[in-house]
Amino acid sequence: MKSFSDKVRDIVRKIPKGRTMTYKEVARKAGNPNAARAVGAVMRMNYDESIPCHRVIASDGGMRGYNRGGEARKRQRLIEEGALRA
DNA sequence: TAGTTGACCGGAA
DNA sequence: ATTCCGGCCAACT
Repeated sequence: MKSFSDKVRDIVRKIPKGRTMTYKEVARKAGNPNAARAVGAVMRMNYDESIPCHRVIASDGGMRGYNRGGEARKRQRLIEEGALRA
């Protein structure tokens, strides 16, 4: 049995390029539709480049924080991938 | 075991 | 549209 955080990491890693997922969506796929907060907690603790955490955004389409680069960098990256304002 | 914290979400003012 | 408040979950102390 994989832990919730493990599922979240796996799901986020499976997010295709040019596509963004909200914390709530990821939480729902992880098995807990209301665990959006826990998803954010996992992202904060996780520092793996293999996980496109920048493709995970808030339900408002904005971002609350980022580990490296900053929010502006994250948004820029999404636009560059065509996931935002394509 | 219990209390606190935080990359959240939805509704109300 | 912006700001405030309560609620859910997992991890940390």
